[in-house]
Amino acid sequence: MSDPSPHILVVDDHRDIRETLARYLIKNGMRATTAESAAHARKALKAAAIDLVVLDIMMPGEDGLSLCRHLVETGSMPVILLTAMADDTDRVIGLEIGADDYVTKPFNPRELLARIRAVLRRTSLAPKERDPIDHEMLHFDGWALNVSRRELIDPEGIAVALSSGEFQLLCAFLKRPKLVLNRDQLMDLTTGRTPAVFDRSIDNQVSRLRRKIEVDAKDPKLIKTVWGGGYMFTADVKDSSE
Amino acid sequence: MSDPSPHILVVDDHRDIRETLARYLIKNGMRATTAESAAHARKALKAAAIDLVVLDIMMPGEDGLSLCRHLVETGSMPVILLTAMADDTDRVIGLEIGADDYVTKPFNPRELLARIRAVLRRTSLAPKERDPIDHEMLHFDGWALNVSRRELIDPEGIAVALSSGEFQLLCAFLKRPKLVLNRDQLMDLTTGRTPAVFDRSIDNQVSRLRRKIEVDAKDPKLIKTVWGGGYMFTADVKDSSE
DNA sequence: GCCGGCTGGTACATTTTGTTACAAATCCGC
DNA sequence: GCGGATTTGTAACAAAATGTACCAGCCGGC
Repeated sequence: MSDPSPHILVVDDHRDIRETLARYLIKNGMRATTAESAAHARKALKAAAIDLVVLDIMMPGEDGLSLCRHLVETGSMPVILLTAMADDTDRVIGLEIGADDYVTKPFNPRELLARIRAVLRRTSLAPKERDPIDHEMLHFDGWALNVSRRELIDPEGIAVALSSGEFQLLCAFLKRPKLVLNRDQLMDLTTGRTPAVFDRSIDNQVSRLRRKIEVDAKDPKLIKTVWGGGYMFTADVKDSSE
Repeated sequence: MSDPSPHILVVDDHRDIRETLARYLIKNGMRATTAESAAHARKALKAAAIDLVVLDIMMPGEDGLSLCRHLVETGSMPVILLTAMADDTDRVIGLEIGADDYVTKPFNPRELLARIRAVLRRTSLAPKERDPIDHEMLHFDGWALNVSRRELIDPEGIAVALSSGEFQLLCAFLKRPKLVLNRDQLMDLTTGRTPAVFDRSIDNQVSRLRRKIEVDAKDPKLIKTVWGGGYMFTADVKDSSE
């Protein structure tokens, strides 16, 4: 799948589980790092390029759940929960928080491996909003957006000034082309706010952005309106990290 | 959230499981359709806008696994497997095929619901439409519909503006040519709503669409009325990618 | 403070969709 | 074929959603 072998972080306070599992993963072509607590896990996450976290939610000290929540909220780190309990509600809670999967102990290593592969397969297809720190360039219909410089170049090569709101909106569209995004999602992706009941600010931003990138704002070709659904960016987007 | 409520297809040869589950899903704000076999499931997938399939892999006749494989391979339909066996290998196989998740029977409905929501959450914001369906172009009788750009081109090469509703209706027809679709199905495929008792909105949309694509709206050649049955798109549709 | 750009709220025009009403078409039993 | 019941076509209207001009508040730079 991904170019190098995937790097898994195993977080569990039981040493034997940690190490057995790590060995098994390595034997099956993955890289593995272990951590015995949520605190150690945070350090490991800082220090290495982890692709996926296998996390025991029942741990002393900082609860695994809160680490899980943090990982899920901050972004694109897939998480598989380990839970000692066969209790349904516990598992449901994990899923509801947003873990990508969970496995109950005692688990079959082969099954866990399959789940890891499944989650990696899913998330490797996901948009790479990992680190926009690189020189990410997004091209569409002759235009080019330099994400790190926040600079938009029109088909004739002339830079077009974007306000930060317009930039974020365009980014949100370019990372999810050909997908209908409703106003709540767009609001979340651009400002992070939760929209008011009759919030028209997204409509306004769309209108302003259209005026800048559409040939004819009255007959938009790039940002289409989906009546009752939201908006959709229809052009092909090529991602070149040059 | 998603525009209307998500529509789940439940495939299981045990009637009680099917119906209980369907009722539970409906009670929790989803729409549900049931199928008792893989063959029925294929029909339902044609006829309705399904967002996710819950599938029992152990079924007589065509194996659930082969349907699952088909769904996963062809693209954008998330699948959750039901498996009667507590047998690990069986579950691993399901995941390895590429199902998005699985649940072992007997299952807790609340857990399945949480998993359905989790999978939908993941896939609804997934990148673009998966790979191959990218430049989907549908040709009929000289016309061309670019699905990803939501653009209709008439036989002379001139773009014809379609409203969202007209576009969705045309899509529904073009993906199911030569098939009689009743008003309920069309409503589901276009808006996802469940129609009111004397709902004439589909008739109106058909009328509006005919005015745009038929040579003579009084004597429609493309969208035929099936008296007492619904409508049918009669032209040949060629699906060309790009 | 002053200025200028950005942003969201408001208001109103416009577009799209759903509902109603009625005419036309179709079906059915005779 | 005829008459009535049912279904469909569509014009006309009503309701809902969207487009956008305008304005006021905010924030940063000076």
